[in-house]
Amino acid sequence: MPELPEVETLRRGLEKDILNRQVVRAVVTKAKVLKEQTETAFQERIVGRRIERVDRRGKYLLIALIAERADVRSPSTPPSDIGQRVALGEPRILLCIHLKMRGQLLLQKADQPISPYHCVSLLLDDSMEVRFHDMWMWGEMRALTNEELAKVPGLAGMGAEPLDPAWDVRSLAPQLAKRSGPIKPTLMDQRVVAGVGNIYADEALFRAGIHPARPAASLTEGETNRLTQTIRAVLSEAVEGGGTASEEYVDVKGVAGRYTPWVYNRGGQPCVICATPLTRIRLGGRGTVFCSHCQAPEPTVHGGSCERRYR
DNA sequence: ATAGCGCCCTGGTGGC
DNA sequence: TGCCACCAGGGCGCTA
Repeated sequence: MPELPEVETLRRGLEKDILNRQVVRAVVTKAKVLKEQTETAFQERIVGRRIERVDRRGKYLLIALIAERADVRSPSTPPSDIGQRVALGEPRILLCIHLKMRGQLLLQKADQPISPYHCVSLLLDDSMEVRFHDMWMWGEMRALTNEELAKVPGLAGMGAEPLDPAWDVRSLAPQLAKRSGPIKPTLMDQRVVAGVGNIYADEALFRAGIHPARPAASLTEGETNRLTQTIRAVLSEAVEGGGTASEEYVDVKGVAGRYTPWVYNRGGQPCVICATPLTRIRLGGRGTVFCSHCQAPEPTVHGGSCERRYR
């Protein structure tokens, strides 16, 4: 499940190779990922444009496409509907991509074989293709104007970027104070902090010595401080490692991540700190793994019963 | 306003 | 061996 570190790794991989390239063709094999957008509208909005930037917001990947000057002044074929006319006249179109659970973005040569999970390809002017794959068909890829992008529900109310140097406990603490639900699902709420999903919520809570079922508002000042630090630490380490090692995630070159989780997906295995078998429960409908010894159900002054280090 | 749940979708797995 | 029920899960939208 691509979360912030995985999407950031994809962003860096794309940025290295596709900046200033022109999109010469867009092939859609599974229009479902375009959501409400038609295949034709999608193609008309992106073909002929150049890739200006590759950005990330939370788990969203945003690729800015800029029109050639001539394209802005006079679209070759006058579009029938007003929305389309406005879009073609836009200097900038944002390719808004969310990979959800199983989506993948790959940068491959145009002559490489197509996967059965292929949904969309963007052929670039250097014969490389940006390919969107999704086994579960949950992912989304849309070509939007700036105005439309601002209305995307998930993006509109999204919380702060945890790797932004300005993000600190003063951003997190007020969010937690007004929540009575368990801390784990609260951390995964994209309005509280952007980009944290199941993997890194489990990891950050383990490193902070906080039980995942603790009511968010019950965290002490010290615990919230620790959690702020461990969220940033675990995300940074995972970005450095090119994402989490898992069966479903690879970067744009098809390379697996190298970050190895301490608790995520390790239910029943020994805790890396105290060797207690890790506990697996369901929280907010999600699989959750924690150490019953290191992560006490009550507030703790230090890092739980175990000594731990974080940067 | 917020918490909880069903839904979307498909491959893999365990039970019979 | 074959079939099927069931599970995994991010985020949206509905309900209470």
